[in-house]
Amino acid sequence: MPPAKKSPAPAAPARPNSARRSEASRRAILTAAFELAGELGYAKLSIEAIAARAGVGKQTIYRWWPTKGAVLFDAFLMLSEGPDGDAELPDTGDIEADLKTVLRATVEELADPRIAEPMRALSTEIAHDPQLAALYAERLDEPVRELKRARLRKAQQAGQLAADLDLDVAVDAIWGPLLNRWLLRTGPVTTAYTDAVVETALRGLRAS
Amino acid sequence: MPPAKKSPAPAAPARPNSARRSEASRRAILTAAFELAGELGYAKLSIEAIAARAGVGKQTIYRWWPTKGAVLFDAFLMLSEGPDGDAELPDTGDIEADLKTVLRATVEELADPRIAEPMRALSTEIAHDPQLAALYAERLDEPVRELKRARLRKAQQAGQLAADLDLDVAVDAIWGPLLNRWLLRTGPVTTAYTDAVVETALRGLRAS
Amino acid sequence: MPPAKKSPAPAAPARPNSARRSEASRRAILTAAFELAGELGYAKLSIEAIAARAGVGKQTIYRWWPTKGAVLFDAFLMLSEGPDGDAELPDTGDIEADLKTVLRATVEELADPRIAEPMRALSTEIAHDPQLAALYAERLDEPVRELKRARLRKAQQAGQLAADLDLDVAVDAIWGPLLNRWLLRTGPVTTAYTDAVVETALRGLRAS
Amino acid sequence: MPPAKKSPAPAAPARPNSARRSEASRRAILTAAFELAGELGYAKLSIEAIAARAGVGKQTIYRWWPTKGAVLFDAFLMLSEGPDGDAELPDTGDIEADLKTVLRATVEELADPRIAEPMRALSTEIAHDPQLAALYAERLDEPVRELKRARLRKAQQAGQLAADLDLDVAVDAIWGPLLNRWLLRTGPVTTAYTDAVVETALRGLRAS
DNA sequence: AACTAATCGAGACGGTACGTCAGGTCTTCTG
DNA sequence: CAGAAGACCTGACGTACCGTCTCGATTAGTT
Repeated sequence: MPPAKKSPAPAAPARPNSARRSEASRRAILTAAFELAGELGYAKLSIEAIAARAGVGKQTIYRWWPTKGAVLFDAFLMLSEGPDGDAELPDTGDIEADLKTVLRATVEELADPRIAEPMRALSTEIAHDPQLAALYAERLDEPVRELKRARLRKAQQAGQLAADLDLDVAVDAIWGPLLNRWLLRTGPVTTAYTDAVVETALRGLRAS
Repeated sequence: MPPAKKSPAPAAPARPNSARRSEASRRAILTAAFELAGELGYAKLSIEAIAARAGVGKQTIYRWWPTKGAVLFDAFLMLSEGPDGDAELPDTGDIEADLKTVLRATVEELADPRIAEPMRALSTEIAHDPQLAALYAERLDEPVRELKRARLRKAQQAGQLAADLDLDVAVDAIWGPLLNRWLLRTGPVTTAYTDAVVETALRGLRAS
Repeated sequence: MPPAKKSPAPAAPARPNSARRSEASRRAILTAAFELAGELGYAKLSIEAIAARAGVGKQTIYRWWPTKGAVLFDAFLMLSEGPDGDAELPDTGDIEADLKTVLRATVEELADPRIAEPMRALSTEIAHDPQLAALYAERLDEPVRELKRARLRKAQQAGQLAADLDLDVAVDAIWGPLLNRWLLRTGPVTTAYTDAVVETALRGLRAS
Repeated sequence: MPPAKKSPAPAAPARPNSARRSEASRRAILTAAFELAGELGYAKLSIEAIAARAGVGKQTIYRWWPTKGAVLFDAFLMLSEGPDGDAELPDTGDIEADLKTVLRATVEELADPRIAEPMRALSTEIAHDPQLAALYAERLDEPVRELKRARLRKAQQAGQLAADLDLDVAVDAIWGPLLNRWLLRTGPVTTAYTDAVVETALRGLRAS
């Protein structure tokens, strides 16, 4: 297996990224944006507040990001690039248990407003900005989705999942119900619920 | 004493609803709100614009609705109360075919910006306003969800679905993936996709 | 010719002046503008500062005045309409003494920054805005100029001034040197200077 | 004794003026400043615009001039040092005719926005900046004023003007009314007006 | 001829103010 | 007397410049 550990640079380019750009300001802005989204909620998240919290001129934000959503997006990107490396979903050999574990962790995250509120804010922006949505799909959703697919693929190869399963559909079958319930608040987001979702998705609705 | 003919159905009061209230203004406001959400998108949907389009003073909106989201909510409520009665989901006896039919219809609706944009707008407001979310869950989601449950229940009683199935989880398993994909734009919303979702949900992920 | 004593109302119209307009805000704005011009000087006179000092929204200023200069102009107008009535220049019968008296009073005013600074500010705006200049000429300069002409006319009728004198030119001959020296600071503005100006203007440069 | 041929005239140093300084940039800046003042008017005259027009970095301006007014001042200084040498006011022996000639030329200059607008801009800066005013008085006004005094002195010596005349007051009596009327736009600036001013100033206001 | 230090064009930075838009409250006038 | 009209204060928007501060790249004048 080739070494190729880590990828030399392309980690965070995305934007023109002039050599003159202040990395300190960039991090301060992204951190402030994430924090404020968590503290004030989406409604009161303003560029002015981000600039003030970050100790930065407004123009410095407008110079590098086209919209408030793009800032938030980069904030998530920055966080997601911290402790990743090549993380993997747990694999104990029991796909049902593993999926339950992962979803339970997600439920816990969503219970923390400091994480959930920024996620709601970003989700909202995505819902209304197709361009941002494309970026999101490519840079945030896809990497995570690949991890999910990978775990399912292993179960599939172990003969635990149907051989002809469309893994993208399978991922949606597991995570879609949870995310939809969480975002639209159509019901409580509990581990009992996610356990039921996993069981139901694996077994299918039909009478056996 | 007059028979009080007007409102036998407390379906839509919710708010004080003074006798003096102008029904014409109310309808104009709700119609304007829905149209503007469809035309301008969520970003440019302002109370001022709604008031202007409806030919109404701003105060008339603030008098009767607490937030922009509440207006939008009532606009959906008004629409949903038009041709409802006690509609039902189709029942040909083939639960898989029926679910595919229903989801295909949804896909079509979501392709129409005049419907999809207001829905995105409302979804956004719900995502950020728990109170509105509760209203939504009770007054808009629940009635529709009951129709869905009813259809699934019939299939269950016909022995097509598992006897111990949690129907709420089942509803989420069918509609959750679609709504999540649509709202977050993590992939194209097509009938091919919804067909696959229905098949997968019914059959389950496991190898048979 | 009927008495027509002065025009019944036009005290402060000038602008559309809706009936809804808040007189309190108007006065607060004009007062704040005048004071700030005196305290901070022209450079730091900003609409934002005026609004803040007046306890008023910026929009309330922009709603009623097109430019900063127009605010300043109205501030002067307000002041000039306070204690005027039909003031007159002093008339002791000695035109030279009277003119010296008047100019000495002007010198004193110009020595007070609270008066001189706003005047410099207004002068600047006038110098760069022909429209404002026209307003100034008509509503602020002309009334005062008429007082000056009136005094000179009396002296003329008393045979103290040349019968064929162009009174407008005469006014400029008296007040022009002073104002020019003051505004462009080409020399100290003292009563000795104004006395000399009056003497020279009356006597003429020529050898007798 | 060394030749020291370089600077016999300390006419224009004023500033440190390092040997390293780029003369090309200096001229480009002053020219751009003057042109922009004429084209855009005072309001839109910004250091950024000057730098852009001159093809120069902003710092190059800030390095050598303390304020925008100082740049404008030097621009005038540069122009005034071109075709001067030891110019003189015309002397035909007829002081009245000569003064009228000079003022008519001034009227013409003031009619050209490319000259008048920068002058208004500079005048404005002077009005609000005592330091700049002192420079102006010394380096731009005084040399011209000396020419004026010189012409009047000759007339005085020829017995045409009063022997005890204060020449500075006399200069103000001739030029003050014109400049004041021009800057504050209290009336049209015409040759008819300047002729009248000259006649009135020479003859005096008094009845003969 | 190589060094070196000031100056140059460029432009990012933290800020202030601009003039506009909308939010939500309050007041006035009209049907 | 409810409702349209809209003025009001507030606060955020996105832009223009401010004056300061790096960045390499010239470009003198030493060495």
